[in-house]
Amino acid sequence: MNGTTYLIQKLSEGLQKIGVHETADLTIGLERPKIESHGDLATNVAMLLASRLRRNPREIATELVNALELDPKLVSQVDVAGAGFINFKFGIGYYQDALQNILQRKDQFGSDTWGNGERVQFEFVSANPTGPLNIVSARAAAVGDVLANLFAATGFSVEREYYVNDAGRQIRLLGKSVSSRYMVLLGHDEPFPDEGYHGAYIHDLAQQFLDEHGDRFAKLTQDERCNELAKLTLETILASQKAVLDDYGLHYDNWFRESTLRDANSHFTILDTLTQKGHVYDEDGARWFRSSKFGDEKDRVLVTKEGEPTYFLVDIAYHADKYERGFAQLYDLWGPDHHGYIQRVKAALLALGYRDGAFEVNIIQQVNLLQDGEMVKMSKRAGKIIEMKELLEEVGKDVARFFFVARRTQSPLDFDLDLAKNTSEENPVYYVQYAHARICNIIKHAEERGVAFPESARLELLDKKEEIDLIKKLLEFPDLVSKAARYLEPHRVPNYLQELAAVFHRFYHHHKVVTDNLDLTGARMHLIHGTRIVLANALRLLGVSAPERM
RNA sequence: GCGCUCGUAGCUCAGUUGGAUAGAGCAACGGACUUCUAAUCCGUAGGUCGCAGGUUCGAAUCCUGCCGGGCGUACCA
Repeated sequence: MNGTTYLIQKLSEGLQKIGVHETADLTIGLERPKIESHGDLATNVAMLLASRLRRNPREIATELVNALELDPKLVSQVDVAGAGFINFKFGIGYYQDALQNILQRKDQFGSDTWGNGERVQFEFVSANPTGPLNIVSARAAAVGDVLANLFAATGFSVEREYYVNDAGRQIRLLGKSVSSRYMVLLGHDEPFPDEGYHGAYIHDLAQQFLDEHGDRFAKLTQDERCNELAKLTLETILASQKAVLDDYGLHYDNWFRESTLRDANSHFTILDTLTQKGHVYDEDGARWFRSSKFGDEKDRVLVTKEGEPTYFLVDIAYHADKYERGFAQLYDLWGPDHHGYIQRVKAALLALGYRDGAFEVNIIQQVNLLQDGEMVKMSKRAGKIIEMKELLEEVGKDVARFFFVARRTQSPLDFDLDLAKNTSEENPVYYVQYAHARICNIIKHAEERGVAFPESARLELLDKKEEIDLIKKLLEFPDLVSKAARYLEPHRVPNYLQELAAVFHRFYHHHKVVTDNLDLTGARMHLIHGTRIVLANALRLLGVSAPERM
């Protein structure tokens, strides 16, 4: 039994009895007071009623409390306090039931079904296949994966998608860049394109292709060579991106290629639709979308005066395609340099008649990489790039994921590489993992002493402050998961884990689990086993491992 | 100029979507290993929640205006 639902039901009955009828503008809210002495849950419903009934809130609260019929084993104390708060304190029976519930639900504890199987898609990272994934992609990858996990845990049917920009101008540039390097290696002089990709990896790829294919490409026309090399480069880079994400424990359900839209002429179909709806006009030789009619600050070009479809036009087709695939809700995670782009895509989807709000964009702020106390600027074009692969080699996936998710996505993140490298001490990841390992060790130690994990336990023996605090913290988990999902705030999970680990470590230092008192030992083993379950469930949401020993 | 975003302890950040007396971790200082792992724990100190108004029973949170930092403001992707 969930304490909040129980009390809301009882409060609702109580309101009926004192003659107050619930309306849409009156919701019974319960929250956990910051100050422990104020109880376990509090409601402000009397204060909300005060202005409506034109009565003193404390008076209403007192009347309501008198009308409540609560089970004294579950709720041990009810007070009217402050300006008119009603404070509730749970009884020991409540905690016994709750802990029992955690042990029964095991890895399902914290999961919910309110998403009702609704299909939701997360599209994230989607880096251009023109170079290795960088450290910003690593942040987006962690955040997106955890958000998807959170939605899955709250009952949604989630798909992870990666959009591969495998067509258009940039791919042509990529082909020309590699082709130039390749030809130079063979002693020919082929000029490097103006806005080409300068990274060292371009040179390395040219060398690799030379080793694998010899001078075969040199015999083609330049156009053919650029084309062939573009394809080969694209697939090679894509494969290495996949490999890095794989090491990160991130697996996409779908790799969607831009070329499938272009091959099917989907973007021109969309252009026709928009034109028929009267949202397109010609000016200065280009073809424009009247996005200012749909909340964008100005109109946008769909087809350039050279007749080239813009990235934007193809992107509209892409997002329309997602809707057509049957998703009820779309979430995109974009980089900070794209935030000016959100409104125009939303405008286009509105113009096409899709439901307002069904497409949301979450901006993942930049990562400032600090090295030797200085900020390293990252730019693919300039070739200075800190690769995600390097980061994983330095700090490992557990530390990287935890750190990236631990901050609000809309805040820029300073990543001190020097600090990250020597994370073996003072690291919150290890602090949390250590709590898990410690529990596993205690259970193992108990078994070595011949104390098997008991089927049932006298949980009423758990009445010490540190024990109750621990159970309370465990019980916060389901609500935490649903709020982290609902508000798209994955950083709540690492924060919660640190708090939970702290409460557990405190309990550990105050009380021994394995003692001569078999009943107490059994009860505490149930308690720490419940703790282990919640630690493991939360770590699983993060994609961070839960080691059994450290 | 316009748009988005951030501003909370020396540093890095939380703050349960408007609740009661502002919270952690680092860093500083002082303690705790004969113990189920000290990768831990206990304690001390640290604040004009950028500034000023407003909304109401009540504001770090919502509104307005300033100040300061970041990003964006392409017929690039």
